[in-house]
Amino acid sequence: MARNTKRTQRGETSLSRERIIEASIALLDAGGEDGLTFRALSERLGTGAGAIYWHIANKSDLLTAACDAIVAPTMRAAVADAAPRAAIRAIGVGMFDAMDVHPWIGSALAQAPSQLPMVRIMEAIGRQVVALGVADAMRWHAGSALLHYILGVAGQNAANTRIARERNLVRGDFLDAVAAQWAALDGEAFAFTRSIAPQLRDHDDRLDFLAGIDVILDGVECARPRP
Amino acid sequence: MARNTKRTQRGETSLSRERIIEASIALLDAGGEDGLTFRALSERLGTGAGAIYWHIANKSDLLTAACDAIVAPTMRAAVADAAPRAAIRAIGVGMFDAMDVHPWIGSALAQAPSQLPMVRIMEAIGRQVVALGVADAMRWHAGSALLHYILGVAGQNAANTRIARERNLVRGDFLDAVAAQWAALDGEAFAFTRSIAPQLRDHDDRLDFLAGIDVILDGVECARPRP
DNA sequence: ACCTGAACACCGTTCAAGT
DNA sequence: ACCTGAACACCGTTCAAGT
Repeated sequence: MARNTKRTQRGETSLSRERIIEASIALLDAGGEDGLTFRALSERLGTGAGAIYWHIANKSDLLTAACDAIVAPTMRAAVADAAPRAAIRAIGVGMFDAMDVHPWIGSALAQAPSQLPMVRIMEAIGRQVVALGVADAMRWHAGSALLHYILGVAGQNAANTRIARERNLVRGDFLDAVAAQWAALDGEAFAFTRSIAPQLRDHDDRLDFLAGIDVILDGVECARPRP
Repeated sequence: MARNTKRTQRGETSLSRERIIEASIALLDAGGEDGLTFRALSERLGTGAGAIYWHIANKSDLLTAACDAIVAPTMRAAVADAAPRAAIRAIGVGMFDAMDVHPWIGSALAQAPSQLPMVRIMEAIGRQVVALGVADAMRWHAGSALLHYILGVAGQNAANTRIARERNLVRGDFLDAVAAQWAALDGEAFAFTRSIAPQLRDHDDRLDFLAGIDVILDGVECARPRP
C-alpha cells in the first residue's frame, strides 16, 4: 500500500512503518487489544492520527504487521532445531512463549488467516512434517491439525488474559473463579466439567500444550486404517 | 443479571431475553459479527437501544448467549450417538455444520472461554473421552487437544467467511485469491506453502476437519512412551 | 417492572490544507 | 513526499424521565 522503503534524512525522529509497529506492540503489550487505538498511537508517536495512514493501510493491517514482527523471529529461532519432532515441539514452545509475553497475538492470528504471520507458522510446521517422512496423503492433515491446534490454544490464551486483565485478576485468582463457576454447574448435565474443575488450578498450561502436540504427532506417526 | 423468567401478559410483542437473542442471531447470520449492533437490534425489535440493557448485561453477554443458543442444541443432538469414537466425530461434524450456517460462532467461542458454550463442547467431548477408556492421566490432554483443535478450526472458518464477505467474494474466488497470494511468495523461504497452494482450491474443509479429529484420536489411542 | 431516547465518551477513517 | 487535525459516521453504554 504505502511505499516507505526509502529512508528520509532523519531515521530517528521521522515516522516510519517500523516505528509505528514498534509503538503498536508496546501499546498492545501494555493494554491488550483495546490498548491499540490510533489516538493512543499518534499521541505516543507525537504526531496526528491521520499521519499514520500514510504508512499503514488500516488497523487490521497494523495488527497483522505487529503480529508478524513477533512471529517471524520466533519461527526463525525455532527452525534451528535438528530432528523434525524436536523442531515441531520447538515451534510450539516458541509460539507458546511468544503468546505468554504478547497474548494479543492469539486474536491477531485469528483475525488474519492466510496472512503472513499464519503462513510463517504453516511453513515452519509443513517443512518439519515433510522431514518427518509423513506419507504424501497425510501431510496436509498433519500440518493442518497441528496448525489449528496451535491457533486454538493461542486464541484461548489471548481471551483468558484479556478477561483476567478486565477483571484485574492475577492468573491464580482467575483460575479459581473459573473453577468455582464450573463447580456450581448442574451436577448431572455437567458431570465431566465438574470432575475436572479442581485440576484447573494446578495444571501447567505449557506442559499441557506440549502434550497436545505430542498427541497429534503420535496420531500422525501411527495412523490406523480408516473405515 | 436481569430477571426475566416471568412472562408478561403478551409474550408476543413484549421484549424478552429470547426475542433479543433470536433477533441477534438473525443479524449475525445476515451481516456477520459487524451486523450485530444495539442500534440495528433495537430497530429490528422496534424498541429503544437502552431497553435491551434491561434484559442483557452487555454486548459480550449477548454474543455469548446467541452462541449458546446454537451450541446447546448441537451438542444435545451429537450426544445421541452410541460408540465413543463415532460420538466424538458427531460432535465435530455438528460443530462444523453449525459453523457453516453461523460462521460468527467461531469468534464468539474465542471471546468467551470457560463460558457456557465452550463448557458444553468440553463436557460432550470429555464424556466420550472417558467412555473411550482413555487412561486417567491422558484424559485431560485428549479432551484439551480435541477442544483446542475444534476451536482453532472454528476461528479460522469464522475469519475466512468474514473476509470473503468483506471482499464480496464467493468461496471459490476467495480460495483462488489466497492461492495466488501464496504462489507469489518467495520461492525459497516459502517452499512448502507454495507447494500446497494448488491444493487449496479443491480441498474439502469438512473432510479435512474430520481427518484432523481422527489424527488426534489415533494419537490418544496409541500414545507412545515419552522421553 | 419495564421502556424511551437523548447524551456521553469513545472509535476508525477521511481529507482539505499545509510544509 | 509527508504530515496536520478537524470532521464524519459510527460505536457501546448510561440514565433521567416516563408508563
